[in-house]
Amino acid sequence: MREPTFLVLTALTDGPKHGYGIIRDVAELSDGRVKLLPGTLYAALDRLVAQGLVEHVRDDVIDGRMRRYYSLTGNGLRVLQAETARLRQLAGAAEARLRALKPRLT
Amino acid sequence: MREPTFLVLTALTDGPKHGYGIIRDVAELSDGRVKLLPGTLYAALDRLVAQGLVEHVRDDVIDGRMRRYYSLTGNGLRVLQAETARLRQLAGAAEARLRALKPRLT
DNA sequence: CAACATATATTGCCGATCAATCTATCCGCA
DNA sequence: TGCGGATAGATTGATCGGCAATATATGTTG
Repeated sequence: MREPTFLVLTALTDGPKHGYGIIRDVAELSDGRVKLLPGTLYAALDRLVAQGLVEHVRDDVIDGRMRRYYSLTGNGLRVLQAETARLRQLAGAAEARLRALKPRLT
Repeated sequence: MREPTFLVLTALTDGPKHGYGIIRDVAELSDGRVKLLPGTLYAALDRLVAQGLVEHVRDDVIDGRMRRYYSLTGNGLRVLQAETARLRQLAGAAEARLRALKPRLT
């Protein structure tokens, strides 16, 4: 799973959000590094819904603007936990190698 | 940067390796999760060389089999460190969200 | 009234990976 | 002796996900 998709799932852990809300939350979660583009977000949401990791819960109209809300499914949460563990393992393996390298420079 | 490419760079931190050696090391680094396919590896190596993150250091012939060695460049090391920090941040952000979620279940 | 933020949506392109296949050598086992 | 498996490198075509660009529409701010 790629970074934008991972961040979409992460953004949905603390409750349902609509598209633009996800864009804002993802920017915050990534310290401003990842600014989701509409093409990326909506394609990712469609894909995640098709995979059963996210579901479309309701539509609201706030001040004349449409808001389409999405929520993480139980399976989506499990997949996110597995992906997080994968990232942790990956970062850990690289850090171990880098730590083993640096002491040689002293 | 994607996972296979990241693992190729990580595999090269402890010294030059040839293609098949990288494949073995990446499998080990990822606890058997990532089995690099030839198409992925050689495309990644060509790309990394073109980007100056990896260099082709020498060719050996061992027992009649060709071995093409690649090494991490100084810039490659810096990029790997930055990518590792990114992964760490990403995993950390997701873990914080998941930790905030779980206590609600108690 | 212009610019900007909010909000969703579509289209075409491209980069990276995957799947499959190929060639070739060496080693162990039956 | 021959067969499979491990070693070693390479190519091709397909697919998937993200990016760039653009479009529509409303609300807010200067």
